[in-house]
Amino acid sequence: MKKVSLKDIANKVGVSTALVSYVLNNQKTGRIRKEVALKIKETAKELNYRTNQIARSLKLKKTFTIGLIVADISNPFFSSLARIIEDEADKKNYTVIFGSADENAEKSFKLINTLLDRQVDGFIIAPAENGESNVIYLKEHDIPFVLIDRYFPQIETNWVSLDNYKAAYMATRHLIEGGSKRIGLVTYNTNLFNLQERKRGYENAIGESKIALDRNWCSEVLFADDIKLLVEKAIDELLALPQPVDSLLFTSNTLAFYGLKHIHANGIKIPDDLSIITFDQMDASDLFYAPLTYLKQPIEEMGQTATKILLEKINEKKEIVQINLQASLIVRKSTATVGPK
Amino acid sequence: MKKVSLKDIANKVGVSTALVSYVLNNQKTGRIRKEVALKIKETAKELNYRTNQIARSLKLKKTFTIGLIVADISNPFFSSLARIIEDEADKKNYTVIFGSADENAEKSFKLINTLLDRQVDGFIIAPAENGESNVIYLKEHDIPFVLIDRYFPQIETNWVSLDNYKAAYMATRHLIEGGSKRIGLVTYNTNLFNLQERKRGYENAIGESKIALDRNWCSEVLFADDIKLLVEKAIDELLALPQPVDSLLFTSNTLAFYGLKHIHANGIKIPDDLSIITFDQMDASDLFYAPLTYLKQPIEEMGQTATKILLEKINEKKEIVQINLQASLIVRKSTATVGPK
DNA sequence: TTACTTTGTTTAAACGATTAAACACATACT
DNA sequence: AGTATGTGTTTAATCGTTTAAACAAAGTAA
Repeated sequence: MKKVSLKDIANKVGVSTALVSYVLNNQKTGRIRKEVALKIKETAKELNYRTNQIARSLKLKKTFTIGLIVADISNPFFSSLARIIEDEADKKNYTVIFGSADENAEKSFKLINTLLDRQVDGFIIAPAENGESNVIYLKEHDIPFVLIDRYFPQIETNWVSLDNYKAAYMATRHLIEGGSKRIGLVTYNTNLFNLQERKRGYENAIGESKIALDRNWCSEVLFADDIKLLVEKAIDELLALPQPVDSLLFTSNTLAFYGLKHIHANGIKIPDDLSIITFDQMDASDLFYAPLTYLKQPIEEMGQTATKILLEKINEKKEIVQINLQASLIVRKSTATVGPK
Repeated sequence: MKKVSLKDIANKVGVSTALVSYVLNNQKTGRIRKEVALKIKETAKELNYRTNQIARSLKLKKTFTIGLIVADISNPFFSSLARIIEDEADKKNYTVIFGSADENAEKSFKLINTLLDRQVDGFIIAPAENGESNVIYLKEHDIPFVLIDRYFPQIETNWVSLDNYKAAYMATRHLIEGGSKRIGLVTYNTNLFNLQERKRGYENAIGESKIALDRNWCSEVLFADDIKLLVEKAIDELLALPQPVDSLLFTSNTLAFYGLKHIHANGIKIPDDLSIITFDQMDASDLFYAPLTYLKQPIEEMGQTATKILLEKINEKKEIVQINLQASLIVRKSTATVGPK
């Protein structure tokens, strides 16, 4: 079945393609004879005409397409984000092309170029560690984009992220107020700013309290393939301290996942032996015997805001927009709520 | 920074755009003077030329883009699939555009049309319930596509799915061999063929055994918003039978998720009080106190195969391909392995 | 010398849409 | 009558590639 073009309609009705285009795009409405317009619309429907967006894009130099680059589309956090972004884009008649960058700045750069070849109008990107050059490249080439979830504080650009400092601060305060005396942190050894901020929030909350921060409480594991083992080792060490920690803050759901598994395997009771707070909800945590207290990210708002901002950028708005959304602390059963231990 | 076109290179080198095109596409290699070719390549690099795929697509009537339509990109099963498909497509220089159809055949149809406007070369689709018309539409219009995960047995078309019958049969046999006498099934009330097959596998495995199938053991919950409550009700009923079930087979990870939560909340011991098998691994299940026995789908193979088949279709191969992959039963701790109860 | 090949390059149409500008009439105004 | 204004439609260029066909110059063969 051959594809129907403007020309086919024009021929059938006996007018020029220009007129057909005007009618179907509702332009020059005042000038066009009503009967002709009607006839054109009818014929378009009859022939099941659908505009060729490729041709349209070429002429308009705009594809109504946005590129989404995340670390890993199969990570629930990013796939939820993808879903929300797709929904929001669809509402504005934009389409989403995506790629997974594997937390790898080089792969991310390759993807950016692939999508640029396809003339995407702009990007939403969750940059990888050391992805500064990617961001600078986009900036230099004046390509509209918004960073999401992560950003580089030294680069002036648009982003929508979480107030990670405050989130971690809030969580740590909650532990302190619940009576914790020795609070462990399990985080990644990375220079990703959002994780640095989480660490800073944790440290400052302790610093402002009566507790003296012990450097041994902060355990940083490498981004690596054997992450499971590294997390287990980290937890073993935290619990083998002369004065073992009595609570733990995990800065990511993956870390928490392996951590909890290990904690559980060792018969440690939550929150009696150990209080727990995690970043991001894990589906798992509901299944776990003690529903976890966690920091909830406003994923929906994040995705929608980023999409909205990007579309504004694409439409020539120039000011830089930087938005830190607030996490909410959802208190459940993994943190003691009263008294010292 | 303006975009560089073939013409810019042609002007700079002092040749025609045709020659530039031939050189950059490695065509007519025998005919072109080596120095000129080199000069063109150098200039292209120097100007940081990147081909405009939109223009190329228009001319070639091929976009090297595939449309992926799944029920919900934020469901881990589908996002893993998306990830694998994107990887595989990228290897072949294809790009993936996606949409989430919300298990809704109408939304799916709308998405198909949006992506067709964008001239995708073909589709990979996990069709929604009652999505037959979508499939027929694609067939009638000779648009290359492959169904994934689900298909409609009465429609002759390409698909890559799971041998759901055998998977459920295998799981049920395992329960029987482990000594289960009253095996419950928690599934959706749907006419989706893959779930029908799972039910059939369950029924036949029991039919072939010494156990007399009790219709009350099969609990079908509606696809609905309050699925959590429906699952809880279903489980309560199965356990409140005069002769309560001693094992449960869940036909989806979502059902299992809510089911297990409820089972756990009620202090039921697995596998002592109840044996459990689920379809699809849940991250959660590792966290759960008894690692679950489950049916593992070969997601990677499924995604790669579907992509490969689609690309063959796009390249004019006409035979219909239908592939049922085999699940593997991963036996862990949620099923008793010996003796009657 | 004439005719044919080979080599290297350009010309020009095409893909399917958009849109400024031109055109042809009809009507209105002085 | 002559000019301006309005109405309805077409013309033709353009977006950035690709590619068959044409072309020009040089080499080869008779």
